[in-house]
Amino acid sequence: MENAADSKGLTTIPEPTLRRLPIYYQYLRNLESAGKKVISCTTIGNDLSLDPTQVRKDLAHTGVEGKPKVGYMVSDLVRKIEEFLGWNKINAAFLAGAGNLGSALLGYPQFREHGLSIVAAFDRDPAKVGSLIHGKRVLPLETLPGLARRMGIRLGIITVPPAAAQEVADFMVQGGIQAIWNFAPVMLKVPSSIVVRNEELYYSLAALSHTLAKKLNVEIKKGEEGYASSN
Amino acid sequence: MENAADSKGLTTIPEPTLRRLPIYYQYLRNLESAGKKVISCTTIGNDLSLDPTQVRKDLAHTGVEGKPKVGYMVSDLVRKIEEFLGWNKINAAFLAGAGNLGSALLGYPQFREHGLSIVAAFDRDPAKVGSLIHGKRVLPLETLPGLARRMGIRLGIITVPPAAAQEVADFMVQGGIQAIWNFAPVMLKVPSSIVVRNEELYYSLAALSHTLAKKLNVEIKKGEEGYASSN
DNA sequence: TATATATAGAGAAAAGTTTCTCGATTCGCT
DNA sequence: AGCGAATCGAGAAACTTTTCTCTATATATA
Repeated sequence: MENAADSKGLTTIPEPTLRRLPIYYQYLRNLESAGKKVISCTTIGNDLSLDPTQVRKDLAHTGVEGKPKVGYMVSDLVRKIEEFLGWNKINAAFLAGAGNLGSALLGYPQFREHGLSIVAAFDRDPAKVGSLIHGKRVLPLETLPGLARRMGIRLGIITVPPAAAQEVADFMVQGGIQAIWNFAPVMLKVPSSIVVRNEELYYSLAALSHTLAKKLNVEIKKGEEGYASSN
Repeated sequence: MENAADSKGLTTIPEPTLRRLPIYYQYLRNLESAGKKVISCTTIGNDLSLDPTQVRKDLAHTGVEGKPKVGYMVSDLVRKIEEFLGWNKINAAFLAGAGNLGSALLGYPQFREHGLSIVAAFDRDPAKVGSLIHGKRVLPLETLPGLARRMGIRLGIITVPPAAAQEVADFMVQGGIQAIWNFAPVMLKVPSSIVVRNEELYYSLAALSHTLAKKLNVEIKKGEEGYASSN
C-alpha cells in the first residue's frame, strides 16, 4: 500500500505531484467555501485541465480515500493535503533582509494559512533595525544565530542582496536552521543536511517569456505569409 | 538536427529543462563577470550538482555548440539562453494591483535584465492612483484596456486581491494582452489563446515544508528510538 | 430488488526524462 | 608529429511520470 507509506514520508513523491498539490489545495478551498461537500477526480480534472487519473494518483499520495461513484469528501482532501504538506502545523521562520521583497513577504497573508509564520526580520541597516514592518520587529542581523537557537527556529528566508546571501546563510546554519528559502540569485553553500529551496521570481518568467516569444514569432511569420501570398 | 528546430520553437521543450535554463543562466552570468571565457558541462554539472549529460542536453536545446576537450564559450551560452527565453528583447508589461507584492515587483531590479519592463501600474484605490512607485506611475484600472491596446502591451501581471483578479484579467484580454502572470490565488478564465502562468509564493513553499515536516518527523522518531533503547 | 452509471483504485502500457555508453574531435604535452 | 586526456554529441538503456484499461463498488432509478 504505497499511499500509506507515502503519507508517512517513507517513499519519495514525484516532484510534479508536489507541484500540483498546492493547486488542488487552492481549488478545494474554493469549493469548500462555495459549500461543496464531495468532489470527483473527473470534475477536478475538467476544472483544472488535468487528466482525471493523474489527479487520482496525485491525491492518493496524501493517503486520502474516496468512494466509487461518489468521489472524495472535500474536507478530507483539504485536511490530508494540509497534513501531507506540513501546513497543519505552523512553522516559525526568520526572515533576513527587510528590503522591498522582504517587506512584501512579511505582509503576505497567505503564508500564515499555509503553515508559515515569519516571527521576526533581520537587517544590517541601522535605519531599519528596531522598526516594525507589518507588525514584525526588525532586529540586527548579528543576533540571528543566537535567537534562532533559543527560539528553536527551523526555517529561514533570505531576501538580502546577492553579495550578502552566503553570509546570512552561514548565520542561519549556525543558528540551527534546517531549511532555507533563498530569494537571492546565488547558489548557497551549506551542509548537505540543510534543505535549500532557491526561489527567483524571474525563473518562473522563463516559461512565460519563452512561450510568448514563440507565439509572437509565429504571428509574425503568419503575417508575412499572409502578406506575401493572397490567402 | 533537433537543436536547431528547438531554438526556433518548432519542437516542444521539456518542462524540467525550461526550469533549469534560468539556473544555468544565472550561474553563467556569474562566471562571465568572474572573467571566465569557456566552460564545460562537466564543470557546470559539478558546480550545480547536476548530471553533465543532462546539462549538455539542456543546453543543446538552445542551439549552442561546443568544442570537444574545451567546452562552450560562456558568452555563447549566455546569448543563446537569452534568445531562447526571449530575454534579449524587452517585453513591456502592465501590472495591476499596487499593493505590497505589486510594489515589490515594481522595484524588482532583476526583471529589467530578463526581458521584462513594467511600464505602468494600475489600481482602483484613488489614494494610490497618480502616485509613483519605484518610478512607475499608478493609473486608474479602467484605463488599462485602452492604454494596453494603444501601447501594444503583450504582458500583464496581476497582483490584485483574489476577488478582483478575474475582472482584471478580463480587462487585460480586452486590451489585447497575450500573456498573464497571475499572482492571485484563483484560476482565471481566459480564451485559450492567452498564456496564463499562475504564481503563488506558497506553491513553492509546498516542497520545502513537506521536506521539513518529513525531516522533523524522522528526527522525532530517531529521538524516541534513542530514548526507548539505550543506543 | 435488479439494472445502469459514475467513479475509485490497481495494474499495464505509453510517453517522457535522465543516465549511461561510445565514437569523434580537439587540445596540450612529449 | 604522435599520444593521451578531456569533452562534445548521438544513440541506447534505465528510470519516472502520465495515460490507458479494467475491475470492483456505491448510488440512483426503474
